[in-house]
Amino acid sequence: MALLQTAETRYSKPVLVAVNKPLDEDDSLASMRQHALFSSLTDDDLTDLMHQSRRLRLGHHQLLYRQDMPAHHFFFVVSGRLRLYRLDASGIDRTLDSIAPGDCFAEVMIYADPARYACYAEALKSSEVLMIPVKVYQDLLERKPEYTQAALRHYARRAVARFHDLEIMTVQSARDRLIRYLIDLLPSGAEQGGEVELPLPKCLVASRLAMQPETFSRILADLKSNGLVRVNRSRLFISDPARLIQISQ
Amino acid sequence: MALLQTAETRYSKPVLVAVNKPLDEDDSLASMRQHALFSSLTDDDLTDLMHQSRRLRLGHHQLLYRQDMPAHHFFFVVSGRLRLYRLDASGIDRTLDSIAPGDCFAEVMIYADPARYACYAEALKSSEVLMIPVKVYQDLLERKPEYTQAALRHYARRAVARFHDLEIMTVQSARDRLIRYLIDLLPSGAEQGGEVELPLPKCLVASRLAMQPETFSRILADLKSNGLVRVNRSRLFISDPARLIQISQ
DNA sequence: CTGAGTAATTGACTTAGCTCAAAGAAAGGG
DNA sequence: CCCTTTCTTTGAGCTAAGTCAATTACTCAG
Repeated sequence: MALLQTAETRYSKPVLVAVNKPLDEDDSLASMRQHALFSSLTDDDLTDLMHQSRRLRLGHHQLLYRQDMPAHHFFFVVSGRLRLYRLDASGIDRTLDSIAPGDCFAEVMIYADPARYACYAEALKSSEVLMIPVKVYQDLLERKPEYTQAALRHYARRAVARFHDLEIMTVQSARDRLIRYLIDLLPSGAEQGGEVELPLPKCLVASRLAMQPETFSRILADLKSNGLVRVNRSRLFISDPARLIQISQ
Repeated sequence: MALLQTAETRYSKPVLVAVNKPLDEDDSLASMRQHALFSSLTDDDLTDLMHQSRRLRLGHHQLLYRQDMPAHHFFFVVSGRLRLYRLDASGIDRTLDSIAPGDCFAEVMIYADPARYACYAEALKSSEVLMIPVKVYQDLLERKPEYTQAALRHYARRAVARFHDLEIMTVQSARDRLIRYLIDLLPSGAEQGGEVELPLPKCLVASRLAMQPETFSRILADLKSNGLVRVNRSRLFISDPARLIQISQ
């Protein structure tokens, strides 16, 4: 709880807890409890899993793993923010996902064969992750098969989310991709308008949406001038989502 | 076996078995055995699952389900070919996946909540699918928890595949997306060149890759004139994959 | 085999979005 | 708090890819 608040408010207003107070285990435990993969675990199993994992502090832009590296761990984000990206021969960097506190990533490696990371992972700001050995989690599932149900539900949800991401990317115009991306960020139930926080710096959102930062900037400026969004740093206020959807056809 | 051959050769040369010979259960069983979701099932469980499912014949361009319809079944393709697509407000049709005999689709619905199909599904040619009630499979997993391991592996693999699809779509140029798509179709181990069959008509591959059919045609013509691919209907021969990758940067 | 309907190609033109360049604004480290 | 670095925005020009239109080639049903 307190944990999430420190992370979330890092860029808005001073936090109530002491700065850099080491986040204790109880915080992480509570945060892991919320995650579908761990919510059904007994306290003992969860504590045990945590004790067999390593806690890692990452600095701004610090690399966590490289594409194609053998994958012996998956990760849970305690605080901060990370991004997943790929690099191709020409060194072009394409952002594929951003990870917030409370999320797991590379958890697909539990079942991958061969177990190699499919992309790079780096911290976008100073972050803390829990590094869970794949083997430990596998053993846990073997010992307690009842936990697999939760894992199945998690993987199914992830597959649906990726399918949806793919759907956005089959939209041809850069403008329409951006609009759909924004609509997806809106919390459900905000049909009458709402605020959205970009999970990545604008230039990386652009990369995620297969467009140039300049194009992103111009499209946003255009939406702004048409009164469709109000922009404040990385916070966007969308007053009329329905109109935005309509414009994107 | 014979089953797959009839489907595969439908458009190439006359088949050896009698035309439209009703494909018997044993064929479907053998074909399902190959699939990760069913390979670990006992004969009895698999037969039972099949008996509780309905076999459906679909004609050319026949719709199987609509986006947002309540999902009570998932599907196994016995013969033919299907595609998954979405339709937006303006009626633009965006192809997201093609499904071959031996594949499952909408199987994510087993864990979805709410269980609604995320896209349309239609037959690309006359096809046969097995319609498996979600409830029946859920009950099976509940009765035999040991089957969940296979399901987990399947979902993890699917998530990786979707991640990879997404990766292709973050490539900006239409030419490079097409090249990567072709490389992915190449059977692994064909680094020295090989033949690829487009799983969809060219205009739908174009839609899948977020480009116009005209653009697809021009890019392919260009690759052809540079001696990078030889084109024969929907069969492409790629002589030097390494050079193709290099060109795509 | 024939004809209708769909898919694929090609050309001419237009435009969205990329590139390069340069200035201005934020963010993070010391 | 200041300084450096990284983001972001804006402009100008260019190119890839979209649109429209017309032709040709396939596919399938009768």
